[in-house]
Amino acid sequence: MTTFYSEFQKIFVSVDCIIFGFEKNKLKVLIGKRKMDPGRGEWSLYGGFVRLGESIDDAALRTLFELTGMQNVYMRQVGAFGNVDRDPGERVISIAYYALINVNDYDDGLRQEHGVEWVDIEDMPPLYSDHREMVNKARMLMKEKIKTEPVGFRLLPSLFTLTQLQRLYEAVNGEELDKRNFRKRIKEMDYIEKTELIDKSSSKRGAFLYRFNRHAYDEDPNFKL
Amino acid sequence: MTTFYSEFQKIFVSVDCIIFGFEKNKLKVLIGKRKMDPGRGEWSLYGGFVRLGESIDDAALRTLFELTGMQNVYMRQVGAFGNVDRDPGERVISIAYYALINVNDYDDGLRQEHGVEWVDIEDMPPLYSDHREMVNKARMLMKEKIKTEPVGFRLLPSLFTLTQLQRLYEAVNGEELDKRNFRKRIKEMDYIEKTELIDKSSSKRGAFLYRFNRHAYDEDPNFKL
DNA sequence: TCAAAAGTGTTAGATTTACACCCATGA
DNA sequence: TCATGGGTGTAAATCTAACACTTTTGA
Repeated sequence: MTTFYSEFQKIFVSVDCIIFGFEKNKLKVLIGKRKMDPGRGEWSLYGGFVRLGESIDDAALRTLFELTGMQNVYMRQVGAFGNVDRDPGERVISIAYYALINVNDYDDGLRQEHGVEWVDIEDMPPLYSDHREMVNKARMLMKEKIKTEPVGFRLLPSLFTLTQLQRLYEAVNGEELDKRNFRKRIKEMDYIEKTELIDKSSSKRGAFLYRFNRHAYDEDPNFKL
Repeated sequence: MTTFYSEFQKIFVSVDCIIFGFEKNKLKVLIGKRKMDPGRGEWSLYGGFVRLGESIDDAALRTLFELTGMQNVYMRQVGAFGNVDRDPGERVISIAYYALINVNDYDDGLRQEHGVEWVDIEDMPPLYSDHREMVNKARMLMKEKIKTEPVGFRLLPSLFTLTQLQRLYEAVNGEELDKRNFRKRIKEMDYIEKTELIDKSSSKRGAFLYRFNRHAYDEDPNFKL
C-alpha cells in the first residue's frame, strides 16, 4: 500500500452506541457492564472498533447488529469524542451513534446473553469514561430531531394508542403535555392513521390504535425541502 | 506502552476546518488548493492530522492557529466523516470543525502565504473528497446555532451597524428579513448595546454603531438553562 | 356503582408577519 | 435637489397555551 501520510501516527477509532428504547412510559438506554480491560465491570455503552474496510456508519450498524441481531435500524451520528485520556488504556477516538429500537423487537434471550440492560435515562448509574456525555448529547439531538421528523415511531410497536404516543413525547421532552393540544396536533398529521383496532390492555373502555404511514409522510408537502 | 487493543487496527484521524467569514454582505468560507497528494491542486478545506498527545478539539484549534495565527476562536465540531474511500490515498477518518472569524482579524499576508481564499458559500467550486458535504453540514449547524445563541458577532467587527447585522443574518439564513421586524427583535436583546458612535462609511446620513456585550448576555435570564 | 383511562372545543394571550413613509446628508 | 441608506409603529393573522366535562366498561 502506498503510504502518503507516513510521518503521522494512526489511532484506534471505535464506535459507541446509545440505544434508545421506550418501555413503561420511560425512555430507556441499553447499557452493560464492561467485559474488557481497562474499566472492566463499569457500566458502559456497547461499542466496537472501526475496521479498515468499513465506513464508520457501517461500523456502527455492525456493532448494533452484533448486540441485537437487528438490521435496518434508525441510527444517527452523535459526534466524535477524542480527549487524550478518555480511554485509560490507549489513545482511542470514539464516534458515538444513537439508535432507536422498539424494545419488543429485541430478543430478550439475546439481550441477556450480552449482559445488557434497559435503564431509565433519568436514573442511570455512573458510566465508564465519557459515555455519560455521549448519552447526554445523543438525547439532546434526538429530542431536536423528534420535533421535526416523526422518528418516535421507531420506539413504538407498529400499532400504538395516542396515549402511548403522548407518553413517548413526554418521556423524550422531559415534560408533560396537554392531552387535548397533543391530540389536536396529531390529528393534523395525515401520516398518523387511525385504525379500526382497539387496544384494551390499558383501559376498560379501550383505545383506538394508530399507525404511522411512511408513504403518507414522504408525500406530506409540509416536510419537503 | 500496554497494548490493550492489539488485535485491532489503527487508522489515520484528521481534522478539517470550515472557516466562516463575512464580507461584502456574503457568507464566505476559506479554502485553498490542496498542496499534497493525493488530490493535489483540488480546492479543499484546510486540515491536519490529529496527534497522539492532543485531543481532537485541540487538533482543530492548532490547525486553525497554524493557518491564521488566531487563538480563542469560536469552534464547534461538525461531525466525523468516515467513508472507506473518502481519501484516495489511505484510510483516513476526518472530524470536521467550523470556526467563526472576523475577516479583518486575519492578516492578509498570512492568508496569501497559505494560498487560501475567501469564497462565497453560494458560489463554491467543487471541493476535494467529501469536503462539500462537510461545508453543508457545518452551515446547517451554524444556522441552527445562530438562532439560539448570539454567535454571529464573531463574524463582525466589534462595532457594527444594524444593517450589517441584518445582512449577516440574511446571508446565514439565505433569505431576506424585514427591516422593522428585525430591529424590533434586536431592541429586545439587552446585550446588543447602542453606542454613540456613527459609521459614515456606508451612507451619507451615517448609522449608529452597536456592540455585543458579553457580560449582559451571560446575565440575560432568557438564556439561562 | 364507581374507578380509570379515552375522548372531545373554545377562548385568551402571545407571537409573527406585513407593510410605507420621513430623515439626514454628501455629491 | 436628489439619490441613498437610516430609522421608525401599527394592525391583522397565526400560533400557542390553558382549561373541564362526558363516555365506556370491567371489577
